[in-house]
Amino acid sequence: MLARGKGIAVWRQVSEILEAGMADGTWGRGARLPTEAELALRFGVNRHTVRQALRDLADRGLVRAQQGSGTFVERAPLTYPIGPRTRFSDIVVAQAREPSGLLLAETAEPASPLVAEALRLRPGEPVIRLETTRHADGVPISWAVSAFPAERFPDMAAVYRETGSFTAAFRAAGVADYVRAETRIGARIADALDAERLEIAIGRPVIEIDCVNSDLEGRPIQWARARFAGDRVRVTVG
Amino acid sequence: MLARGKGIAVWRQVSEILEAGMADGTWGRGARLPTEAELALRFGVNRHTVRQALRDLADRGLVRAQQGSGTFVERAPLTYPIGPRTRFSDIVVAQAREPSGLLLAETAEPASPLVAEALRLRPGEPVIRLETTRHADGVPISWAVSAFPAERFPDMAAVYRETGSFTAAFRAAGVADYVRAETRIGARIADALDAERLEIAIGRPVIEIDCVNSDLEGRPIQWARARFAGDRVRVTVG
DNA sequence: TATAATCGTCTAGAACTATATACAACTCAT
DNA sequence: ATGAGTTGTATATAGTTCTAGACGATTATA
Repeated sequence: MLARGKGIAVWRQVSEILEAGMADGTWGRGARLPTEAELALRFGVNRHTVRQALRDLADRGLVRAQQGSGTFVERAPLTYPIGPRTRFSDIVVAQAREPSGLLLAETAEPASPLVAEALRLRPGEPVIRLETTRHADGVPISWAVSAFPAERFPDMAAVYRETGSFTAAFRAAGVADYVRAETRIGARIADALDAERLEIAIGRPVIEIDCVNSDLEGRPIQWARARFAGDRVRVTVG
Repeated sequence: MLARGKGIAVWRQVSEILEAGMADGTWGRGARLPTEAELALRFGVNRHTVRQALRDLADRGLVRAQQGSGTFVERAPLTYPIGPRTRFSDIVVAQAREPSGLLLAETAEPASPLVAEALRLRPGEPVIRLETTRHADGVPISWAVSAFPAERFPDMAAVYRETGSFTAAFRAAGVADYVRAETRIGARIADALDAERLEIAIGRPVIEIDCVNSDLEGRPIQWARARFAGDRVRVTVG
């Protein structure tokens, strides 16, 4: 059950198993985990080791221990459904968590062949490029690079800087609604940049999602490549 | 770059970073890795720690060290492209590796609502259910549960037992070609069953892929849920 | 052949992880 | 109020990991 000698501390493995139990619904928000003594017996480890694992979970805000009472689930990993209208803030709020984000970088630059194709532009046409991160309750969930046709959305960066919302920025540019035209999902291993932006260890699993959003006339308005912390998110399709 | 105090040994992190470098093409098969001294300098660790990482890679068959010469890539993680025709054996052979697999279990049983829907059957209609694992060069890559309409493929288990190939089994049942009708990709954490079948530690990343294959008339012929060892596979879409 | 480069092995000490035992402090049920 | 259950803290020991330094063995190059 627990691997030893493989370079992953036993406490870490216990911590991850418990976290998986929260993600798969075994223990929902507010649920009481088994006692330390019980977990120690189950995992066949010393109670101190279990405490270390629980401490890790507590440090990450996933559980809260109450002396004499037990350890309770504060929040489970985020379920991130991909559908026609995928709106980060709505998803996070719907799970009683507070969304926030950061604009890391903004440039106006010529579209690369990949971006040009996705946005149905000629390579070299100007696009607005934004790098952003997304948090739930202050915990990094994803970071992304997005590209927008510069001609149609010249103020994208300014509005996003102000509002922190793509939906708001699109609305300000006259796009009242938009839908997901295309999604590609892959599994990656966190590199140094992921590690920094998502506050995870290099080598941890990362879900990479490439997508194109279109307005209701079918014109592409956004290409994005997002990388999610695989330990913090469960992606569902449909 | 390297996280300390997070329960993942430094050597393990170095090992995983090097493995990622092999996966993303930085070092292809046969390529010579940087020297131990160089890697120690780069990672800011003791050479002994680097040696531990390389030892791990060698133990897993990914590299081969030659004294006085260097350390060379034996093989990189498997790149697993998902497309209209996704055939495990072809993918593995194309990467100069030897595919193999095991039939773990076979039953004829009534279709669950999920399977029935995917195969356009009524719940309770009989399906052939197979549990299989897939290996490359003897290393477990994935395990899967598949379901087939029993009426159309009554001999699926027997033929698969003989040939170890779904493609061959379909052909024997008169389906000369089939395509991927639907794919759902998620990231999971390895549970006890994954750990056993994939020979990985519980808690390691697992890529879960639910799919439906159809014949060329669009009739669903197979539902499958596969779980890939995230450390051994890179999934690409398209 | 000699030299430089590189992996392999060895010894030693410090830091981290895991186990064991015990007691304190708090919560909850009776 | 009392007792049982549970988390919190402390001390000690053993095992593992990481660092450091040195030398041996093999390979590659001039």
